Amino acid sequence: MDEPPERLTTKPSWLIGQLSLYARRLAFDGFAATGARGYHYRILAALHEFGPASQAELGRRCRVDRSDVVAAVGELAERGFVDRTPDPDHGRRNRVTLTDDGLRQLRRMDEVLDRVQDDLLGPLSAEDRQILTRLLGRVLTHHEPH
Amino acid sequence: MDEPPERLTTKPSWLIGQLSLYARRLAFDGFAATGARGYHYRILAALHEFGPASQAELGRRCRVDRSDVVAAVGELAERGFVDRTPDPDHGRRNRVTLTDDGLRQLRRMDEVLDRVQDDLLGPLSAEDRQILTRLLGRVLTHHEPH
DNA sequence: GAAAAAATGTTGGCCCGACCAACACTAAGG
DNA sequence: CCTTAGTGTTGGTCGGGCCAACATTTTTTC
Repeated sequence: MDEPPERLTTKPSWLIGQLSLYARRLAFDGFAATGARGYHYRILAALHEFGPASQAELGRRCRVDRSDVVAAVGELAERGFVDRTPDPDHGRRNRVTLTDDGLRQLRRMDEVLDRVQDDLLGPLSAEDRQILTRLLGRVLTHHEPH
Repeated sequence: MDEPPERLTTKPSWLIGQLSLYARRLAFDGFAATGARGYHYRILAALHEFGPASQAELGRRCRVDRSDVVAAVGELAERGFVDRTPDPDHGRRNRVTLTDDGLRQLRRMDEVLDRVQDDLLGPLSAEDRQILTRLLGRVLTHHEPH
C-alpha cells in the first residue's frame, strides 16, 4: 500500500478519522449478521441503561438527531425490539420501552462490539488500551459540555 | 447535555467515532474560509510531498476512491491550484502538478489544521498528546497493510 | 389567566465522505 | 499475440449526521 503524506500521518485528526473508518466498518460488518445498524445499538443501550424514554431524550443521549430517531425507533418497533406508545401523562410525547426480544438483540450486539474493540485495538497491550481509552475519554468529555 | 449510556462511553470505537466527528467539523469549518474540503487538502499534501502524480496514485496515497479523485482534482484545477495534463509517456494517464497558487493554498490549510489539532486535543498536555498520537499511529499502521 | 417561549414528533430534504459497478482505453506480461 | 492489469471517467448507492419547517402540546413568563 502506498504511504500517505507525512503531513497526514502525523496529525491526530487524520489518525482518528482513519481509525473511525475501520471501526465503523468492523462494527457494520459485525452488525450485518444481526440485521441492525449503529443507531439501533445506541438506542437499545440507552433504553437498557436508563429505562423507558421519550424519543427526544433518546436523541440527546445517543447523539442522534430527532428526525433520525423516528426512523430508527420505527425499525426497532417493527422487529419487536421496542414498544412505542403515547405517553399517558403527555399529549405529544412517546414512551419507548425495551422488550425482552430487544434485550436479547442488545446482548447479541454487545458480543459483536466486544470483538470489534479487540480487532480494532489490534496490537496494543491491555495497559496501552487503557491509556488510550482514558486519553480519548478525557478529550471527548472536554468537547461534550457544549 | 444528557449523558450517553456507559456502554458507549467506555468503548474505544465510540470515542474514536465521536471524536472524528468533532475533528471533521473543526476542519470543515476552518477550511470554509479557504473554500476547500478535506479531499483537497489530502491531494495538495500528496503532490507537495511526492511531486507530480497520476490520479490513481493520488487516490492510493490519500485513501480516496479513483472516482472521487476525478472530481476533487477537477475542482482544484478550476481554481488553478493544480495542473492536469495528459502524461506524455502514457496514453491514458494524467499528470497532476502542484502550482504556486496551490502551494499557497496548502500553506493556508496547514495553518488551519494546526489550529484544529490544538482545539481538538484541548486539555491534553504535550506529553499526553504525543502518547496519544503514538498509540493511534501504532493502531492505524496495524490496519493499513491490509 | 393569557401570551410568549420551549419542547415533541414527524416529514422531507441536503451534505460529506466513502464505496462500487461498469465502460473505454492503454500498458505490461505471459 | 492475447490476456491481464492499470487508468480515467460516469453514475449511482449508502450510512451517518444535520437542518428547516410544521402541528401540537407543555412550560414559562408576564
